[in-house]
Amino acid sequence: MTYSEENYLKAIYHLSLFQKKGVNTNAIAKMIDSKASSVTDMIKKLAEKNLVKYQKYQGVSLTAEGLLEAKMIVRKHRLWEVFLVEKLDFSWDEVHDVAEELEHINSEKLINKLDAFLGFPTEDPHGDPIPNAKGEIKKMDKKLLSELKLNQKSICVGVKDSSSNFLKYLDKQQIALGSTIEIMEKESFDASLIVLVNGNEMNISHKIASNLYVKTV
Amino acid sequence: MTYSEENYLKAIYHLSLFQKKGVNTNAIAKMIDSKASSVTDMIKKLAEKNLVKYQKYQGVSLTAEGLLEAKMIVRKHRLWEVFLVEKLDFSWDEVHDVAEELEHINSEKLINKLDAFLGFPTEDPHGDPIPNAKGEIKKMDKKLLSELKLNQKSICVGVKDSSSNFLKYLDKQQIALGSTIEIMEKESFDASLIVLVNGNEMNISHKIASNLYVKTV
DNA sequence: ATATATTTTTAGGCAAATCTAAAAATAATT
DNA sequence: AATTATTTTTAGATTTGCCTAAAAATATAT
Repeated sequence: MTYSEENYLKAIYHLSLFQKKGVNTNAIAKMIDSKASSVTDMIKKLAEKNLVKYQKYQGVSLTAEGLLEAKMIVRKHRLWEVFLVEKLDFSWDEVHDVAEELEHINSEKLINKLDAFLGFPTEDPHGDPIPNAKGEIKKMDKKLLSELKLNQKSICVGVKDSSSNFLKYLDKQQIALGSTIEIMEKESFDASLIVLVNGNEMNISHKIASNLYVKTV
Repeated sequence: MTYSEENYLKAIYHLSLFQKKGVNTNAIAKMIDSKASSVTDMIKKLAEKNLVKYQKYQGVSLTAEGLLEAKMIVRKHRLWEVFLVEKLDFSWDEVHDVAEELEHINSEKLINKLDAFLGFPTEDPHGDPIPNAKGEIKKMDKKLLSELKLNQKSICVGVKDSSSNFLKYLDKQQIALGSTIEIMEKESFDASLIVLVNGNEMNISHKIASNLYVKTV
């Protein structure tokens, strides 16, 4: 598989997690940062290789084979992210671009040895699950902080938006994976929250709250 | 720089270590496993980017800029090899192909952090020198085992041929980097040697002896 | 239900990296 | 020095992945 094919599979995979129907050509184009016509071309190629199911004008979905391939790319991406953070002291906002390259390195032996070296982690530095060697994903029940009720106590377990910008904001506010978050007040006007983060009171906008995953305790 | 451009620079670099004149088009083609006409095309591209100096029919040589780029690729290749062997338990005959992919990952931060993580090694698992971040290479005085005189004592410090085949042969004979090698006899008929490797007597063909680097003690 | 807007596909092209086959330059031989 | 052999370059194609612009299909709105 080429670099480009892998990126398409990954994009389709990520999009299909939200959209239960076929994934739109345009959505893929936006994610890959290319044009709809290019997407159509590539989709045909992937369909011929039996990696996606494709009906003209009806969007695409991954075949079992395509799904496994996509998961393996995600697996590699997230394992490399763990490596960068745990072993090479990268911060969680610096790992994405490098992992985008590393995910295409093609060696089962490498990735399984790396997995073992890291102690078979189940989550990446942003709290996203890491598929195991069989493609199985341990699904965890997390919800958005914005969905919590008043006075609910929770622990931060992930981020929905993992852009460098957002992650740096969290660093500044000293919100990290594992932080305890308790909702003290909800402002109905703008849906902002007053919360205790590790015991410290702070104000959190709705936009922030709807990009933070927590598990209730 | 593209993947392909990097591979050409690396090939020219390796060939120029032996050939002091311009590097031949055909030699590059053989190393890259492509055709002379393809090489000519690429050389023109590299010359326009000021990475090589090129005169029609006279071969190519690296510019200062091209040389540094080439060394950085070699640096990455060899650091990854160290990582694979030291951290992921690869054997020295398994690392080459994976390192060929990893060497193209493009992040200065990554490679310098990796370097530090590995303890700033100066040699790869085959005894080849690792350029530092500035491109400097610690040159060591090693010679081929085949060049040694009778009764000379030495330590194995590297291999000239690092093909999997040869490395596996060395494993089988229990010859490794660091092994002591003393020449007991030289057979003039076929230039084979009788040597003591870590005290054990064995017979070594000329072909083997001329692919093993040693330093005398 | 028809008209309008949006999405998707097709058609035709372009750039990168490769190839084959032929031509040109250089090297080797008699 | 002239001929032959080898190496290198050019010319013209091919493949992959992408593009723009136009056409076709689907979705939305009046």
